[in-house]
Parts: sequence; structure tokens; C-alpha cells
Amino acid sequence: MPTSADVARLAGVSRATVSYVLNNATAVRISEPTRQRVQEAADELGYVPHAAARSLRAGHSRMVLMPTPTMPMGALYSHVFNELQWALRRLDYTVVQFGSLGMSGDEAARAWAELRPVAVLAPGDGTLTPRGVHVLKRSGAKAVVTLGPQRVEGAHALLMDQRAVGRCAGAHLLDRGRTRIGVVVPREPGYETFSAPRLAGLRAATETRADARVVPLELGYDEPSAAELVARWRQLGLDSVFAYNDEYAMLLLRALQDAGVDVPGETAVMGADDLLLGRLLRPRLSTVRMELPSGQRLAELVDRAVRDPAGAPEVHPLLGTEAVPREST
Amino acid sequence: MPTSADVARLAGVSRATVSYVLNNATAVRISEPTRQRVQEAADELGYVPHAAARSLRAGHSRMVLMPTPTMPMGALYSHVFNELQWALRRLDYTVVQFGSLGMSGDEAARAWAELRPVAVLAPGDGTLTPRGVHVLKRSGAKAVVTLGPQRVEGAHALLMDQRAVGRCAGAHLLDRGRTRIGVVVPREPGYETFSAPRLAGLRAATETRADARVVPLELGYDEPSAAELVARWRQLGLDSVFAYNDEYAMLLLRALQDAGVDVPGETAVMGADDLLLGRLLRPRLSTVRMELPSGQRLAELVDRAVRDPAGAPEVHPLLGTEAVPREST
DNA sequence: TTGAAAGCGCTACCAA
DNA sequence: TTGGTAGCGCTTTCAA
Repeated sequence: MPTSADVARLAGVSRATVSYVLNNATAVRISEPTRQRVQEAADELGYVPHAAARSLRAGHSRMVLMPTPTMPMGALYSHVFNELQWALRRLDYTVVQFGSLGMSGDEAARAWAELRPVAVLAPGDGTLTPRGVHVLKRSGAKAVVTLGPQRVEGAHALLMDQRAVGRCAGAHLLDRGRTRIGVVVPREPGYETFSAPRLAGLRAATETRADARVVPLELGYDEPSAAELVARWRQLGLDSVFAYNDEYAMLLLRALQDAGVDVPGETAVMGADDLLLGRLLRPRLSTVRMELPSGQRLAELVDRAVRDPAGAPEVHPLLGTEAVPREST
Repeated sequence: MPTSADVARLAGVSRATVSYVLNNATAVRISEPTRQRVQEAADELGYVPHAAARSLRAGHSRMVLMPTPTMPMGALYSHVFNELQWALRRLDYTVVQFGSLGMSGDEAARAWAELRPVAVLAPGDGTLTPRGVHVLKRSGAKAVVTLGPQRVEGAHALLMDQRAVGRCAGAHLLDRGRTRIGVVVPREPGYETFSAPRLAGLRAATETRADARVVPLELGYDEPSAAELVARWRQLGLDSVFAYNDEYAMLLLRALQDAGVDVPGETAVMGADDLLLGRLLRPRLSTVRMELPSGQRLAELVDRAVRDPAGAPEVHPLLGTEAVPREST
């Protein structure tokens, strides 16, 4: 494995000179012939600098760490994520995703801290604790930013309050004259951080209405599970259902139709996330659209936080939500 | 930022002792009181070891690097990926995803090489070149494994030949007596690596049939684009269409039905990926199911390659495919 | 314009 | 059982 010393030897110069040349050091002027000899030597050896050694020496890195999401990213989130990566790269950061599957919050924070990232962009879903934030900061992280429903002491927060989604759905259904509302809660593990606040939001929306009733409904993401739920549908006495998201809504919609339940006549069905696929159904699915922040904006927040580590944690409520009425409600 | 020297000072021992205690060194026996003093000092200071320093000293790391996928991962791939991460962690590797958005193949390989990963698991879609593999190996990567349609000189390969998907679809449609076959090619950038081989595979399946005709059809992932395509549907004179995947198939199916084209009577529609959502349509969507390798198996290949870096590159053809006939063909 | 050398944080060898 | 210390690859200050 070639090191800068090897390059120096081959070029007949010192390691210092190699470093100057390869980093385009402006403070030092290196003669053109020397510069070329070094470049050629580096190319010939296939020299690649050692990031760990470099950041060890420098005392800091430009690494922005994000935990790998456990759930499959939707197209929307995936888009924002790509934007974010672009924007951070333009600001000369390196984005690294770190798989923390099956670690507790504090374990994960420690594992991240070992990498000495300059910034951490973590989910704001309760896995990261104030202790975790403290560990990260002590280890040199200039900025810790959470992105999700909850904020964490000491960290900047981009609040995406999923309750707003539920509230929005609830308001729309009440608006349509529906009062006996089922709320689908996915049975699959890992969805609680989204489904619980969505349910809570819907509850909040119906709170002022004495005649309203909210019934949580467990549903697994498969047809037998939907059939089972629908088999006891009429006993439930619901006139509408908020199905967690468009995918569960589509699953439920088909099952309801197969059971002869008229949608929206007998039961209104509402999804969330505004997937294209939901628009393709008959009836077209009503949904809640969320507006995610632009990747550019996230990147700017991260950069600002890195440049001013002492600044007070910023808390940005994001996630504009909007009901999109279509044919299913 | 506390270092092991700080811990040593606080505990009143040497840095060596700190290292022994915190790494549970078996070759050395440390007395229980000392051990405790060190632990307490480390806890009190919130000491977290410095991964870069450690791997610099050790001369190697246990990092497995994967480029962050640009496209949103489907639920299937996402599942395999989670499995893989679990399995690698059990084997004591650290999985890190690195965003290489907007870098050329060789730039990306260099950027990866700077991190000195012990293994790289890259997409086998042509971005990684033999030069790239060489750079990675020179920089100490014990294993380079590609996962995708193409293999690369010098790297292990898990071949997922997307042509098999097209072949499978073609065979099924011919079987159903269809001979004038449209093939949807997504207009969105980034899909070529999948769509091109799927188209090629379908062409291959029809090659022996003189009466068969294959017509590529560009389609954007939105309703206007689908409407536009369908407006000239009858001029195209097709009796079937392989729609790239289930999502595009769903889009097209709705547009065809809106235009009064009977499916499957007038035109058979076939998707791929076997999404649950495709099963929910009327008619239920016929599709091609792919069998992905288990994450466990991928992890084992990586581990084997790391342990025997000199071994000849293994090439595993994966991706069993199977037509799933439902109502749309 | 170039070179010598210190030192980032850590571990492992050798000595006490 | 513990401590001293060299050295991983790199950058940067100081000297030549």
C-alpha cells in the first residue's frame, strides 16, 4: 500500500513536498518540475491519501453522519435525501450513512462518536437521547440535528410532527360529515414512530366533537390480514377510515370492495403521502400530502450549526400538510 | 475532547493500561481495582475511543463500504439490505454507506479508497471499472464485490441479470398467444441499468419467433405521460405490454382502461417485482417475481472474500425469476 | 524552494 | 501487573 513516503522516494523529494503538491498548498510555492515529478510518482504508484491519518492530524473531519434508515424510503424522502447529499457535497462535506440496526440509542451514539463526525443528522424519533447528544458533542461533533417528530435537549431540531398528518385527515373526514373513524395502525414493527403520532393527531382533531368516535385498527401489510379486518367491518360501525398511508389504504380499499362495502358511500377511505399509485384507483384515493423541506435547506442548517457550534439550538417546525380530497371520501 | 491519556491521568495509570482495560486485552492480566479505576475514569470523562486513530495504528479496519443507492429502494431490496447489515455486524464488520452522487466511477472509487475499507460492496452496473477495482485493492481493500447486472474484472460478482426478467416476461406473453409486444422504458434518468437489460431479455425471448414484434415505449412516471402514450395506443397495434415494473404497469393499466382498452382482452399488461399493490388492481396484475439472495448469503461471501483475498473472484449468478400469472395477461 | 521533525490518538512490544 | 515507547500516515511549523 503506497504511502506519501513512497511517492516522495520515487519523486526524489521529501514527504512535505508531496503533501504540498497533492493538496495544492497555496502558502508554499513549489517549482513546476518538482510538482510534475510528484504528480507522476503519485499516479504511477496509484497513491490514495489515507483519510483517517489526515483527519487524525487535522484534528477534525468534514464527515456528516446519518444513520441508515431502517424502513424503505419512499420516493419523496429519497428525493430529499439525494438533494441533501448534493447540497452538503457542494459545501465540502462528506456524507456517510452508518447502519445502527439493532443498537440502543446510546450504543449507537457511541458508535457514531467513534467516527468523530463534524455533524450528525439523526432521526428525531426518540432513539437519540440527551445523553447521546452529550456524548457526540464531547467527541467533537459541532452539530447534532434531529429530523423527526421529537426534539432532543441540546440538539437542533427539524420537527416533522406526524400528528399534523392525523389532524389533517381528521379535519377532512369531519368536514365530509364522517364521525365514526377507524384509524389503521400497521402491525409491522418499526412503524410506531409514525403511526402513533398520526393516530394521536386524528384523535386531537376530533376532540371538540362529542359525537365523534375513533377506533384504532391493527392491520398487517398483506391481503389475509385485510380480509380478516374487513370480515368484521360492519360490526365496527364505522363510516370512515384513515389508513395510515396510501399503501395500507389501497390494501384496505380493495378488501372493502371485495366484501361489498361501498367506498365512499358506506365508508370513506383516506390515505397519506400522496403516492401516484393511490391516484390510479377507482375511486381515486383521497390523501394527505406532506411538504418536506428542501435538501438545500437542511444542508444550510447543518452548515450553519457547524460554523456556530455555540449557537442556541434552532427548532424548525416543518412539514406543511394538506388534505387532497379525491374520490374515496 | 478526552483522550486515553486523560483517562490514564485521571485513573493514575499509564495509557497502556487504559488500552488494556478498555479493550479487554486477554494477553495481559490487570488487577480488578485498577480495572475499576480505569472504567470509572473513562465513564466520568465520557471517553469514546477514536476510530481513525485505532485503525491507523492497527493498519486495517473492519469497515464494509457500500455506495448509497441513488434510486429509492423497494421494500424487497430494503429487506435484503437490512439482513445484510445484521449478518455483517454479527461477523464484526461495520457497514457504512457512502454517498457518491455525481461522481464518476473512478472518482468514486478513489473516494472510497481514502476510507481504507476492508471490503467494498458496489453496484455492478458499470460505474465501477477494473481501474477502480485496482485502486481499491491497492488501498488495502481485501474484497471488492459487485452486485448487479455486470461483472468487473478483478472483483467478485453477484450477478443479477435483469435480462432474465425480460426473458421471463416475454416467454409468458408468448405463451399467452401474444406476439406484438410493447416494452415500457422509463423516461426517468437512472433507470437505464435496469430497463435496458429487461428490454434486451424480452427481445431475446422473442427472437425465435418470426411472427413476434417488440416495440419500446418511453413512459414518464406521471398520468399525463401515460395518457399521451395511450392516446396513440391503437395505432401501435400491440396486443400486450411489458411495463418495466409493477408501478409503471399500474400507471399504464389505469390509462388504458380510461381510454376504453380492455385488459387483458385487447391488451395484456405485465409488470415486474411482484408488489403487493399490483395484486390489488382489477384485473390483478401479472408480474415477474425475482428471488433475491439472502443477506446472510451476501455477508458470507463478503467474509469469505476478506479472509481469502488471493482467492479467484467468485461469480454467482443469482436472481431466480418466475412469471406470476394473474388476471391482466 | 525544499527538508527535517513533531505530533494527532491509539495499541502492542518489551522491560521493569 | 504495569509503564515506557515506537510508530501507523499525514500535515505543518520552523530552519536551511
